[in-house]
Amino acid sequence: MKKQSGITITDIAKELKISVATVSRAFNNHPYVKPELKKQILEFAKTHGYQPSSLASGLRKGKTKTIGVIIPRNNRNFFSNIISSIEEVLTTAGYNTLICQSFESPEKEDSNITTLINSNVSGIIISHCLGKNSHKNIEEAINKGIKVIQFDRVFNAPQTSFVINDNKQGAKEVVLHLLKQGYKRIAFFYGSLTTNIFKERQLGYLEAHKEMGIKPDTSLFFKNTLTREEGYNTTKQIIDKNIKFDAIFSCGDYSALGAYLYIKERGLKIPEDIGIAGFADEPFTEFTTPSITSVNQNDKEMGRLVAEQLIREIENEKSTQIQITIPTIVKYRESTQRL
Amino acid sequence: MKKQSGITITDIAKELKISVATVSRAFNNHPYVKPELKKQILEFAKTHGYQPSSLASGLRKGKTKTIGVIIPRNNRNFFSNIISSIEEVLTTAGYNTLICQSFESPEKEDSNITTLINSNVSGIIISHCLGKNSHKNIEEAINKGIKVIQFDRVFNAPQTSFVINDNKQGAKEVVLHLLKQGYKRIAFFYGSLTTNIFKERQLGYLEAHKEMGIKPDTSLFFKNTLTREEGYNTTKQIIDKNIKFDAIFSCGDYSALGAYLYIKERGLKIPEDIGIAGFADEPFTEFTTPSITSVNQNDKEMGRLVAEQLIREIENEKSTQIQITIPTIVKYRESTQRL
DNA sequence: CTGAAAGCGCTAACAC
DNA sequence: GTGTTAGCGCTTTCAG
Repeated sequence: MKKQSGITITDIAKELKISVATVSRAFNNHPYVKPELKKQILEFAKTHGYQPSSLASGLRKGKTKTIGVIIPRNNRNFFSNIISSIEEVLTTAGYNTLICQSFESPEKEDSNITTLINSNVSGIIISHCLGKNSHKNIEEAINKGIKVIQFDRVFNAPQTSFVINDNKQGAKEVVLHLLKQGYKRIAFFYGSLTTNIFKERQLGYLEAHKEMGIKPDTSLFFKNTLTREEGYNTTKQIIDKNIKFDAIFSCGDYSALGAYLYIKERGLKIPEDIGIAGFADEPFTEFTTPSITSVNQNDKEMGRLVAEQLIREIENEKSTQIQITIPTIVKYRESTQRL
Repeated sequence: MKKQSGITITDIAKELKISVATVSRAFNNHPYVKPELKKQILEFAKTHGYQPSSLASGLRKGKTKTIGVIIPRNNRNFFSNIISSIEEVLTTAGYNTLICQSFESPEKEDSNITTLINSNVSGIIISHCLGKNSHKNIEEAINKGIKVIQFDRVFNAPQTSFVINDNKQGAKEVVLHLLKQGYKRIAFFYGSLTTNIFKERQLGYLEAHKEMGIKPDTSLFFKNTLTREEGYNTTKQIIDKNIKFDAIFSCGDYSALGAYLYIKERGLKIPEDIGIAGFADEPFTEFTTPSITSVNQNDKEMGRLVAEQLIREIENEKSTQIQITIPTIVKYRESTQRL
């Protein structure tokens, strides 16, 4: 099985009776190439359909024009939006986008990183899976000269730039809103406090209570309640157990949806009996009845910023690491308006 | 800026006082390597963190373990699901996934293909943008030995395997259902008949009418009505113009949503006054009030099949090209139930 | 400004 | 079974 690899730099050199070095220089707009010669080379290349081999140049330079992106999963509105804008920015800047999903498995995430290192990517954009606690791999990547940037779910440990949402502020605003609507006992659905986003949202929850002079009841904190199913079941359990609560603030829209479904099924009224607020602003939250209050994370903007910053760090030796926090926007909807 | 490229095959050979060829053979489980030696090499590699350079082997073999995937955009439920399952299958099989979005621009799609060719991908998975009509690039890729497989939006021209939905059947079932519900004048919202999926869905529309002995009115066919905004505006226009119709079958859920929003805004009743059905089974269709009938495309399955078939063709010289049609599943919801 | 030449890390004849 | 060696296509000193 042969591969007609197409015309190469050597072919051009031979044809034009010049050296490969000159041809190479012409393509890399190296300063010292006589303009006419350069023009001639470029023209020849164009008419003959020359395509540079990124493998060869990558091997030679020890660096490629490709970036790896690692996310928990692509079929979540938040992440697919992010990937979409990351890819757009990277392509425009001449980079390829290698995509990897960890499926919330630390082992998969590790092997993804290894794969990316072997592929000689020049940068890695990552949002960690839940339960990740080692960053040996990330450090290895950094040591090999790969620029790493984190977003959304980040660690402080390996020193990298990152882009996150103002989770605390978003959560605080929502919970404040709930409290002002007269809800007094707000259940908090989250993933795990080892992950920054949940920790920060919890802080927002607590701050809102403090600001309103209301003592939060930590027995209303429910861990590992992020999926639709978990939201449904947890809501069922707390109602069945007769635990007193009058609202739910969930760190994810899918579990908020699960709660919504169970509450309706049970014949209770939203927002009158129970208020519901989620996080992520998944498209469906706008169309349920009642529509569900949620926190928009400015996905596209986040993707753009993270990609741009990474490129900056790759192309600019003296660029410094930065931490960007993007404001969240609370979408106030019917599920929390009972006044 | 140096790159500590890590330990290489040569280092191992030197250290173990054997030749690089043997080391290479050991890693590629070439038959003729003495088991003990092989074990020794693998062990050494492991403890010293050897990582093979995919660039080098790719350059040498003229082929890499990466696959390019081109889609219109990633932030559509259908495509993000597909990408998610494609990436899962490819990673498991040891391939990397390079993702490119055409954003419905033929030029971007072309340049994506070129990029993928330059990256020496061994395969391309593609769903074309609207309005694409040349396939010169695809043919070029095929000529260079790159396996190409199409899905969803496909061409017949360059002979490749493809995986599509049974669009005609899905559309036929929905329209049949509408007609049986007593709707008589069904508006048809679509993209362009040069794209297979719309053509096929139109055929389904027509067959359903034929089967019911009802003559379709082609003045109810509205082109380029796929976005939420277009769906909204088109619905407004046909109502304003007093065009008689009592149902809408849209090739996309977003335009169905636009129609839904306008109709509700106008104070008309769904499904009593106007029935609505969409295509794609976007998550929100389940939660609107009334919920919107739509056609599920079995996204994950499609992604899996397309990736598996591509791998088969890459790894198996004698594998033949095939066309797979996946059944669609109509999700009957409230927006079309008026009996 | 241009050319010659030395590899980047790996694979695959070809010898032994 | 194992070693030698010639590149894959490109970049980059080092000489002119």
